[in-house]
Amino acid sequence: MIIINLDVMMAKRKMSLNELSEKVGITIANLSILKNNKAKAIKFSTLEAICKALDCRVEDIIEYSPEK
Amino acid sequence: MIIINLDVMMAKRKMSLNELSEKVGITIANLSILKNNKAKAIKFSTLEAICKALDCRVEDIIEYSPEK
DNA sequence: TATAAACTTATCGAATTACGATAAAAATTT
DNA sequence: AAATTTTTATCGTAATTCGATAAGTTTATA
Repeated sequence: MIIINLDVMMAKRKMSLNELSEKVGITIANLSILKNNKAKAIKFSTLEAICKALDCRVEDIIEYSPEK
Repeated sequence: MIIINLDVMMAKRKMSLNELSEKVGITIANLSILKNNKAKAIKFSTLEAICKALDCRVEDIIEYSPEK
């Protein structure tokens, strides 16, 4: 199972969904969907924008959990 | 820039594109596109299948390079 | 060197999905 | 209680994956 976890980095950067959505350039609604593992895919442009906004690596955000 | 790098893990597992495509469940052609950074997005189901087939983590395959 | 195998690139169409815009509901914070 | 933040939902459009297929290119091998 692929798990999206934005919470940790958002907390670390003290960034709200609103602020992140502005930096990333997608709506709060869609970012929320992604954040809550409701998305089924991601554009690399979006992934890049998130990594940039949160100043983090891909693995800080996306994890593969073999058990699930 | 988001960079896909399947080569290292494929070499480690001694796995050809043909074999990987069978395990992942997508055509060689489309896997080749992904492998050569021609894809613009990825389904989490595909990412999961690749991680499973190569027995590796997301970061072994996808990297965010801030410089580029 | 010739042949085979592996890989890349291209095209078409169908299905899926992201994503915007928007609104309303729910949860959280103040 | 009120304000703020987040979640959920719907609709429509644009973008993208992916299969199927074929042809070209590169690499390995006999």
